[in-house]
Amino acid sequence: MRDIAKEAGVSPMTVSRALKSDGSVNAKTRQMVQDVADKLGYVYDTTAQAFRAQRSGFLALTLPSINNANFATTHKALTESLAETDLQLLQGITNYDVVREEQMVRQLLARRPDAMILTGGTHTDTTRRLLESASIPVFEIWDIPEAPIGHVIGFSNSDAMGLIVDHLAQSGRQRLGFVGASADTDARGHERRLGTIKAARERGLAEVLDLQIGPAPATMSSGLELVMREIDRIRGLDALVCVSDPVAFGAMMALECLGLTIPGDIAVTGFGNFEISRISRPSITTLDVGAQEIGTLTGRCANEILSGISAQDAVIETLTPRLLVRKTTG
Amino acid sequence: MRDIAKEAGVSPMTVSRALKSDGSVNAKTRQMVQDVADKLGYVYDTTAQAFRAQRSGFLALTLPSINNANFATTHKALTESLAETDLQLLQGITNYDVVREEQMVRQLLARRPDAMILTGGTHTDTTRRLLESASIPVFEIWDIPEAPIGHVIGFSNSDAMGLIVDHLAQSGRQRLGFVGASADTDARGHERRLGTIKAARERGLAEVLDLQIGPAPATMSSGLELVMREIDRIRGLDALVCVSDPVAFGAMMALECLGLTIPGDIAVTGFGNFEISRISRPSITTLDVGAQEIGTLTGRCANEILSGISAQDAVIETLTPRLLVRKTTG
DNA sequence: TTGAAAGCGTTACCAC
DNA sequence: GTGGTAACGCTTTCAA
Repeated sequence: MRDIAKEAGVSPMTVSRALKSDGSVNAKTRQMVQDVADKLGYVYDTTAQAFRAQRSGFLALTLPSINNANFATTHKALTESLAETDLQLLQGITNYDVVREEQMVRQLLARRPDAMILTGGTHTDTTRRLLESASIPVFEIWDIPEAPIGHVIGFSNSDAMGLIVDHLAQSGRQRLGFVGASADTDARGHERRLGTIKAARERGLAEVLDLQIGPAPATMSSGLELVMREIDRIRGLDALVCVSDPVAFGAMMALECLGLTIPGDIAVTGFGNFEISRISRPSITTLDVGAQEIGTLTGRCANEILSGISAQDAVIETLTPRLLVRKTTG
Repeated sequence: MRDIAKEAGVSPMTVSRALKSDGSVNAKTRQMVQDVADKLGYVYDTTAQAFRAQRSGFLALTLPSINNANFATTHKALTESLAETDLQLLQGITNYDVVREEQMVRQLLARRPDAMILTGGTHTDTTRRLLESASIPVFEIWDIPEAPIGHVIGFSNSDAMGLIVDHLAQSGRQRLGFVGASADTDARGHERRLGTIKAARERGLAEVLDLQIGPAPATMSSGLELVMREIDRIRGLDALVCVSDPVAFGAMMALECLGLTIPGDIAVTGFGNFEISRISRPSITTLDVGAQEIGTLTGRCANEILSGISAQDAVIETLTPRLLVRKTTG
């Protein structure tokens, strides 16, 4: 800025104001300063700005995985809803691990973000303490935590499964199996498992067969391998409820390979409305949970709170998943 | 730090050194300072550190899309190879758009990253200028640019297609079609198109039918819709070369839906070794380009250069894609 | 509308 | 081993 000021024959202060479109600076002066800045290839130093203003402009975000179309959609929507603001996403990947999440939160907080967005509502005690003492707005998304830290924008993973079980029961399915990652590695997936078991009980179906595919993430391969391994127990079922669409697709490939027809011999359901569920043949009955809406709402909400437009009151947005009936359930 | 110094009865300088494990500070003093810091709930300010040291600890990364298993793999490998360092990824999504890339580069540079990693080798002039004047190491990955800015870790998208065309020619295929996004929205995809056309010519096959699916990203849906729309021209082909595995899968679903058998009536190939290519039935012949290796190498290389272990000399790593022959090509 | 001064939290450098 | 001083690039505050 000093250089620009010298070149333009004004004070550094005027340069600062000109580049900020401060209003209190002559239009001609501003244009001149702009031109000089461009000529010198000046790039504004956010580091200094963050330091001075004690405001980094960072929105910290933790995601379990980046290689997941659902989280990617939320990420994208979040980025887009932030495009017109001066907020920038700073993200950490937790690999579905609360200890790793704690490390990421620590690392992210060191950058002094203006707010923190956590995917999921399950955290270590230390994580909660760290966030508390950071005194910044905290958002938990993709979940409805029992003890929210701050704001919540999500849906009940457990209740959502009621929609699926209802639909299966109505189409005459009686003996359900649930396919998902091991309980301790995927809190949201485990909620779905519990929700399925609960709903099946309430509707008087047979006890749900619990089929665990090992640690998260649950992938197409893990769905496929599980079916190959557990085919004997699976033959006794008439519906396979999967924790996500990729798992459902993998399971379906294995079932067909083993000679079972879908939905004739067995129904299959997914979760998340991934592209594969619409494109595959047969297309997969699934749940759209509004991954995009979560991102958009969170971005808007964070921006409003940080810019003082809306109050700090804890926002609790509960979204309602939508059942998409397709070919795998007849 | 001032507060800690006062409380501990030492100078701020000693506090700084004690917290840094500087070596030049008495072990007892350090312990005492540590205790006081913990008691006061002190959190180190990376913002100030970055400002003072003119070294942010950020590694800036641009990606065309986050919702792409290939780029996600590179991202993950990069993150992991950085885990033991004090470098942190800061990323921007370009949506396959060089103008958007320019905006992202500007935004990222404002954070004063220690190095910049660009996916792809096609940029606006302004982007090149910005990077030049930033005087930080620049990496271009996933491509072999004609005029590299700095370091390169990638492969020739054009040459890679030679492997596919060779394989198709050897299996007796003569009339190829190429399915990809429009030329101006996906530089890497366009390289693949040109590579296919060139290889087909060299091997004396019929002229390649160019089938464009609109702007990137190329998805399962776009592959499916293209086949539905262009089925009349496609019936004259005996192989469909697709710009990526998801496109190939979408195309395959449409072809089967229209009564064509794969690979009997027509062969289909993908690109990228996405999970779907291994799991789908029939499994898809594809190319593994070492997405993970690109990430690992880039992370290691960046860390070595930034920590002064290796020289600044421009690194050019050319990886060799690997052909994976599966069921869609007979 | 513009300018001068002070300071944000940290550390490099130089004294002791 | 420890302390003092200055400086990083910017903006808030006050004065002109």
